[in-house]
Amino acid sequence: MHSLTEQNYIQQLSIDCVIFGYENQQLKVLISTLKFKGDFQVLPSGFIYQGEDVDEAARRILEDRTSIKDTYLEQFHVFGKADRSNRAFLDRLIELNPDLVILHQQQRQQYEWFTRRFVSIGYYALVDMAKVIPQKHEIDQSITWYDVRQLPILAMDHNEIVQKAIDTLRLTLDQRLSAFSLLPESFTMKDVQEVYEAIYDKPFARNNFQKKILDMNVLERLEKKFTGAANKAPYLYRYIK
Amino acid sequence: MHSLTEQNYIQQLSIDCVIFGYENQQLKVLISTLKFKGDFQVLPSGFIYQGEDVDEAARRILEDRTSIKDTYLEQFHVFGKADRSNRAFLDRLIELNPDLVILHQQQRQQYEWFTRRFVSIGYYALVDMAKVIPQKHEIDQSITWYDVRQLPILAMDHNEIVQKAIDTLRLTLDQRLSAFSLLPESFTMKDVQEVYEAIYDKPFARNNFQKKILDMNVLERLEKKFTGAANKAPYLYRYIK
DNA sequence: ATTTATTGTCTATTTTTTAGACAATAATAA
DNA sequence: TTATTATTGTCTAAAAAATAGACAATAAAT
Repeated sequence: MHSLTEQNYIQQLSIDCVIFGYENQQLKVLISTLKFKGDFQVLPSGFIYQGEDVDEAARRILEDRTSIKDTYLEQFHVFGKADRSNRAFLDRLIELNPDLVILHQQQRQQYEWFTRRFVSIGYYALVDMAKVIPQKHEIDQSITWYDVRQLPILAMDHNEIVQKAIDTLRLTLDQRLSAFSLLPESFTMKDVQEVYEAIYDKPFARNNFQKKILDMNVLERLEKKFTGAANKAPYLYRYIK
Repeated sequence: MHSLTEQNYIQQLSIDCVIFGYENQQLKVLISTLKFKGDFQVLPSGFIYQGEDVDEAARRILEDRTSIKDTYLEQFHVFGKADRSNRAFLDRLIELNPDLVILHQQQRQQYEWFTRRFVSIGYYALVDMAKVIPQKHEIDQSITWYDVRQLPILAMDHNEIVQKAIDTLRLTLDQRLSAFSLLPESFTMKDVQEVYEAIYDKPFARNNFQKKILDMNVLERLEKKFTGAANKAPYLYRYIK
């Protein structure tokens, strides 16, 4: 990794990613926990290289954490308050981790660079959790999936950012047909319904839900899925286009 | 105005404003024409001061050009391609205006600053054109309202930006109840319908349109408007809340 | 008083959404 | 082999919403 103080990044502009997954009827968000004393938890974030599209940068950050290349990813809001800064967060981190005392000139510069006011572009991604390969050798942070209803307190305004991402997801889900990105290649109609129920945190009527989804004309019906349960086997479906 | 090369602005981050107005059944956009040889037309743009919210900056830019303080203003998209730069635009401008030869050190620096890659945050505003007071002493640019269907070719990706703003406006108009911001304090139902027709570029059925708007429960009915026409006088309405 | 153009609103029709019902079926139990 | 059970897929009925058609009210001109 290059030095942050070099001019390879756009200054004072960052990307925060709200990476959604789905498991056990729960909508999840990927959270980074910093490996320092104190519970410092943040959204996966990063900066934009000079020669890089902002969208590319978001995709790179997503791939860095999940190994996933092609999935639903979309910009949803810019967080631009004048007091948006890592300073309070980093000062607290240094306070709880005295071994991190800043001595060297370069560390001082990094600290200054990192604690300036930042404008952040929020992106949200929808991924198939089963395809996520957490990076093995993350030095300073580890990642965990949290149920969106039980998020920990995150650094800075990251809880707000997640909330805004959920709001946007709910408003655009049907238009963008993005729910299927949370599921594996093939799935049952019940799976789709449970994804919707997790996202909107409310139940849907099965008969009408099935009609609505089929009327979208984006699902191909595959073979039946025999689960061993003592009842009619559901069909599997696949998202097309 | 401070020097651009000073650190008072966030570097490589700009705001482009799509300022919508409405007149004569036409949806209009405010365009700046630079006072140089060659037709250089751009969206009203600006930068963000270090101590300023991004939203504040957008509002400042809007007020600078229109004198309007309180009106509908909303962020809608970030334009972040790696090749987004004023360089081609500025080179062409210098080419056509040889008197602008860059000699001084400071001019050189300004040129470098201004022609770097920029990430731009798009905002759109909806204003009552009658309330707009164009700035009298604009040195290097003048503003004009254009029908959105007859926009000139704008610099950089500004035509794309306008299109994206229109798309967003159409998608969110009913939710945000923002159409009324294009009209004066009081207006007839016909005015509202014509605003909608200008925005969506399609006709609406009068009877059902009136019902839909009244069902929003955001209009107060005022006295009648006697136009002198030989027919029933329409009621005036006022947007509340 | 009659005519004209437009407005406000009502009702009928069509379409869409929601609710209710039931046959099909995969395994299990009798 | 034949009920039983739980769930799925789909149909129809009912309710709600959107669209289309109709008409009385009315402000000014004839």
